[in-house]
Amino acid sequence: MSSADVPDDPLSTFSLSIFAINGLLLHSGEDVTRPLGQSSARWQVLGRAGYQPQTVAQMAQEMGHARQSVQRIADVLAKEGLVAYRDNPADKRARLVELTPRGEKVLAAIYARDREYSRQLMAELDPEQLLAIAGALDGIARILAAHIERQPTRQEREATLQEGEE
Amino acid sequence: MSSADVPDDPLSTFSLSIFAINGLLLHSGEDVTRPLGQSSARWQVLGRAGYQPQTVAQMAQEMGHARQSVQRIADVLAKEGLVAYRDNPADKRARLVELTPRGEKVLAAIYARDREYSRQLMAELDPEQLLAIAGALDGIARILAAHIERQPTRQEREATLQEGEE
DNA sequence: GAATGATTGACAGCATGCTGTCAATAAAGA
DNA sequence: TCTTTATTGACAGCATGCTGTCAATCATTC
Repeated sequence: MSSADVPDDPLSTFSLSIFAINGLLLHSGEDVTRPLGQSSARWQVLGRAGYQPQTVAQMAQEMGHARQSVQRIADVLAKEGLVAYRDNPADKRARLVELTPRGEKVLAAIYARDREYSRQLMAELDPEQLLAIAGALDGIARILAAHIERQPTRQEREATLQEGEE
Repeated sequence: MSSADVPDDPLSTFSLSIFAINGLLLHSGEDVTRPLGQSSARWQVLGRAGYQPQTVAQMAQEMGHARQSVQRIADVLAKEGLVAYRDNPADKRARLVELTPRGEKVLAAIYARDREYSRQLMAELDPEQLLAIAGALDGIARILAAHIERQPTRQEREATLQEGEE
């Protein structure tokens, strides 16, 4: 009944608050996409394809996910006719994922819902505070990352991606 | 190549920083438990059982997860001999999950690793800042939660749990 | 005590992430 | 050119979360 087993040191308190917010943000992403028969994961892939047709491997790198995870989503989206694989003249293996007209419609609908959702939220949130927290979290993230004894994952082995380059 | 498709409004920036930290925290949890053949999910269950033998349903409520998710973990732990189901005189259906001696050893080892990990981290982190962020996040979480048009999930239907009561 | 509703675990199945392995293709170097 | 290495997608399998349905059990009410 009691909560005596809940740790209460600053790091644990911080972690729990992050987990809670993370869950809520994921949930809101689902709220935005679910009514359209989609999900956050599909949204990401649709968004990338909509921004610019690109290969599954490219998407995975930029999203920071395993190639295969993205591949699976993309395959499902293709089967549902929201994206299509187009032959890539530059690489016969790696076809380009592009939106179909239906995919474009769905993505536009998602964006519309997202903007509305965001608008409602921002009516109660302080942009400055959000940015301040994001900045602080970035600093903490760097420290955390440095401490993670990284037995490099497959993904990191595959592509020691240095993002942020033009 | 470019990152023009990455949204840059305050809410998105904030969300991305949360996702990043969340991933790092999960990763560090795995770092703590992996060498012991465990995982964060198992750690949670072991910790609850170690705090006090209780039923799967109780754990799930307190953890905020679905009953079945916890059940699966507990079953695996039982099969591995880290926890055991003990008959519950108060309810013939709901047996109590308790640590076995082996489970106690593993949990103690996890705690030891965690304390060391924490100690190293806190050498570079500011406890006050962590608590300040956690406090701010709690406020944001409340706003977010209020906006989540909750078509109540099964879990919420099952138990409209009001936590925080002694 | 008997009926009714809630809780619990078992079973089955889905979604999203991960990993490893393999063959085909591309790219780089001798 | 030929050989070696890296990349890519396909296939297979695991972990952790979710959901729905069902029978057994408990708790409540009449």
